[in-house]
Amino acid sequence: MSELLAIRREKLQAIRAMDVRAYEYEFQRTHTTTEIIQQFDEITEKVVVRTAGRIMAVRKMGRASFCHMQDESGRIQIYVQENSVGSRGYELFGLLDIGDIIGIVGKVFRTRTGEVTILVDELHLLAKNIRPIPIVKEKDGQVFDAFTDKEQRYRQRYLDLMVNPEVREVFRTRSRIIQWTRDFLNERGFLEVDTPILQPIYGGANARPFKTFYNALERDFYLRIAVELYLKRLIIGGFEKVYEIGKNFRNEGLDRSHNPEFTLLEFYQTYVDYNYMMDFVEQYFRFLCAKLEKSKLPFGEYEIDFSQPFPRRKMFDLIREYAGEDVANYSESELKVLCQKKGIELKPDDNYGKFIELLFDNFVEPNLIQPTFVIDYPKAISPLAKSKRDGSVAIVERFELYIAGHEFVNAFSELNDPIDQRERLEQQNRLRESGDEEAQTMDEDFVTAMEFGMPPTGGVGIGIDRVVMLFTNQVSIKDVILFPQMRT
RNA sequence: GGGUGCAUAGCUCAGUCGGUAGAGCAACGGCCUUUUAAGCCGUGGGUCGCAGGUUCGAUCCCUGCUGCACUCACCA
Repeated sequence: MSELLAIRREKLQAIRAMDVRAYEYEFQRTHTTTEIIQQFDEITEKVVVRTAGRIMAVRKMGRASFCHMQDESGRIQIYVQENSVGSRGYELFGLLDIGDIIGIVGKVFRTRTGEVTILVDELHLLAKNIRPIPIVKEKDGQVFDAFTDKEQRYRQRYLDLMVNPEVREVFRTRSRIIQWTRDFLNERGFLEVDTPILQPIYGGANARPFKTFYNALERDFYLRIAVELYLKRLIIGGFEKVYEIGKNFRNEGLDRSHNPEFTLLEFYQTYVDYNYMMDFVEQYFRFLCAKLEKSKLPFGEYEIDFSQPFPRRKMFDLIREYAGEDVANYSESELKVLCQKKGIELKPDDNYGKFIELLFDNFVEPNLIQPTFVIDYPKAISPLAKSKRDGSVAIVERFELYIAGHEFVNAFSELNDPIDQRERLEQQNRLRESGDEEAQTMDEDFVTAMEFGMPPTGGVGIGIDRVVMLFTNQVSIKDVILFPQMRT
């Protein structure tokens, strides 16, 4: 390695000895590499093109050489001939390496085998590479010696992006999905807002937070785990459709569907309920499908079909179907016995809501492959959702959308009764005090805000990273986050 | 946090039933002005993840650690 580095530094010195600037200030381009290929018929042999990029492959043949250079749009072959660039130009070329950034001036032709190629008249070094990049070769679509080491790809994402074009494509799609999401909401009259990431009290979800110390205020602050309570304050303030897309932070383990900082979309609309929001969410997924011109998506071992209406299934019905037990009227202790009978591992402080969740996660969730709305959750695990309007005391109007066995969306008819809300958060507080680290906290200001009057509201949260995974067919969240969390 | 597996050259990988390692590509030197995984000839390159232990001797066996992958737990 040190030998390889030393050789490149020697070349850098040799380049400087030629009085050539190794790190240029600017270069005017007329075309990207892809534009040259697309416009070949109009510009061939006539137009002088100027383009820039990174040298990705070199084939030297004495006094002439072929290279491939790559820019963001793609890559193109260039032909560097001593006759064209001159002896000094070719001497400089001899000191270049794969990985160097160059700008070239020349005219376009086709080689014998038909590849669009630039005959280089001027060669400009724009940035000298002094550390070798991974070499990936390719023939007839087959890739050789691909740069595949996951650890290196994530830790040095720039190399991954440099040499793995399909990775660039995933992140372009990610960007477009987020843009389309904004379009979808903006077109429907939603207002995008920013709410605090550093919060004195965290809330809006059941999760452990990251804690930090705010020196000036001399107290602990938390990185947000959700934006829910702030967006509801805005609803109370009079905005009728709001949304936020941003990072949330949950102090939990890493695995292929969890990164501690992740991108969450939440949106809230007044005067609608969870039924409206189910339609809305279904439209949203169809909207993304339309943008990507797909109605069926390959995802891991499955093919997900968005063309059919998403079934809406009651949670207890699904548990009855897949676990073979009607638990709708079970008491906490009956549920505990059932879980034990089913071989589910329990923790000492698990309670009614937890038992239901465990049954659902173990028996139902893996079976929900095609998009399915699970509706009507236990109140015990939904402290921010409104009770079911039919009078069921233990059920709330909540849905989650499951696809490929994973939760993608969580939504409620939002609780807007301040007295009920206070009781629910007090109940959460009691759970916390008895050891449930993920129970929610009492947020006095939030409840106070609700006391001023909150309109009926439908609210939705969507894990954007997972949506990107789905639409790019990536089974690991690390493959849709540019710089995933790694152990240091 | 638990379990399983992996860690060898810049990249992708062999290999040593324990005797300090090899290929292709990349690099370096030579030939070559339409090649394209360019080709041909030659050369160099590794504290075999880290730290201990066993042994005459460890990259290989054992223990611990670190990182990654898969998986369970937890969550989105």
